[in-house]
Amino acid sequence: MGIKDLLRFMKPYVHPIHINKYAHKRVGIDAYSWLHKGAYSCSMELCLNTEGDKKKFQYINYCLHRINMLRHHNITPVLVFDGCNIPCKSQTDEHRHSKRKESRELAMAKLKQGDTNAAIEMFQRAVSITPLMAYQLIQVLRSENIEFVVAPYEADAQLAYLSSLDADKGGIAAVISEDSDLLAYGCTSVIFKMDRYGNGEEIVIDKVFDSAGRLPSFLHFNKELFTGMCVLAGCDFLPSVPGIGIGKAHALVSKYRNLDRVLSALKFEKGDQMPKDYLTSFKEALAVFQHARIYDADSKKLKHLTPLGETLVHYSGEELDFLGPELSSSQASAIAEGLLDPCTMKAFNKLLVCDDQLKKPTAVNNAVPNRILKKETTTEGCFTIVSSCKTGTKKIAVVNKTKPDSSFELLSNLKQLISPLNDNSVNIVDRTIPAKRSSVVPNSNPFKRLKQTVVIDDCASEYSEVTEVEHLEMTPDSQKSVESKFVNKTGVKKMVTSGKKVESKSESNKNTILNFFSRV
DNA sequence: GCAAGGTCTAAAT
DNA sequence: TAGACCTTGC
Repeated sequence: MGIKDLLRFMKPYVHPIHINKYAHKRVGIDAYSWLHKGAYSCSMELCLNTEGDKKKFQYINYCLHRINMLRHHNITPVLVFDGCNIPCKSQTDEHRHSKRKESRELAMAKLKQGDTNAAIEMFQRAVSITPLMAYQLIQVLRSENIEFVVAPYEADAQLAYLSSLDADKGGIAAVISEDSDLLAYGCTSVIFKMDRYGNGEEIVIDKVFDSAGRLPSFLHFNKELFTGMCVLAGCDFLPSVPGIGIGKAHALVSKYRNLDRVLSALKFEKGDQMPKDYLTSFKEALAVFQHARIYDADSKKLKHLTPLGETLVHYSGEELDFLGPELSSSQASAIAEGLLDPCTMKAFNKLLVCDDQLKKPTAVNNAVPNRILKKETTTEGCFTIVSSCKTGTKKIAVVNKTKPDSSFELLSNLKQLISPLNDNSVNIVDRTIPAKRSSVVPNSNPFKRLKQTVVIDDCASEYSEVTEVEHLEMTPDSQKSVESKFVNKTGVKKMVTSGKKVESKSESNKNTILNFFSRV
């Protein structure tokens, strides 16, 4: 929802731009806003969660398309994902959750009646973005070497923090989002409504404060007063006092130029209409926008968006929980790196390396006795999980092409992740391969044809007849193409797609991305 | 003039 | 779902 009517109110300060304005710069992206848009086209498949339905991964294609468009314009995208919900937003979250539940029930009823169109419309309202969906995108980002961070709490706060840093310290020059909250958090440049070609509308907050003679005037505003105005107008953390909208909020802040004086005047004017705990709630909401807990990649710890002021600095740890409860350094890094689900605090791989798929052999299992459960490739290396349906054992191979040290890091991460499965049936093998076998390192231009070949032979061949060769290609259609050839010991090549042998050596980009996941 | 509430529409393919 | 736009009422 963001700040009520803020974008409409700020219309005179909104300028159409093209994203190439940020060429050679780093730009942050509110990943959930893209996931939401991408989920629109596959909302029914996501809600029904049909086993083996490739269409439910369509949202990943949407995000990749946009990422590749940015890279085409020489922009470095940094995707920022939402983490756990913060306590003071729970009312908004509950409201959204119940609305979605309602829509989902309606959609199911329409589906039963055979009214598919009405059902799809309802599913579009019912779809919610889950941490698992975010994780599935994160896997693709890793394989594409695209920067991302999962915020401990609100992605908006994390984006505002990155906005405040210099580029050489991981900072970003602008944020792409649909949420006006970004302005309240103090982001300097926010691009709204960016389309698939890179056209969007931008607000640069410094220009807002500097521009004389334009209405509404923000000449005597600073970041704190602006954020105060946003909270007064009504935000996700606190509804406005009856009769106060963005216009009145702006007028009050312009007149008093001090938030304490604004609140006193408001109390005098509204009397009993003002909720009893409004002053406390206002200060908490303001504090969230100013000092929310964010992840600092440099120290690998949680930090406040801006240092706590005189009042808050004396609060105890628990009293500051409304800014997002404190997390240990290891928890914060594991969340930020996309290894832990920020809501459940459980490792994501439990959801992916799922034994259910082994117990019920699929067409893939029938066609290829030893199914590759999970495969992740980066420019530096990859790992593969190979499972034997015959013996029920699993083997993980870590293959490294450029930095031998990082395979050990990857191995230790994997060991940590699969600890619940870490019994005799799981084998982890380091397969660092010589540099001469490494492939061409992809560059950031998605329109240039790239070729990266990784050979994972010994691990897979011990387990079955198959050896996998993977080619990763970027095409003008801005999608990553994953082509898997299974080569048996006699050298006969077969293409395997979702358990069916196909003759074609290449697939459409859409299918190949989905194929990547159908094998997970 | 402004807040508040209602309706309409785009979001993706 | 959320923003844009319109109408109504204070």
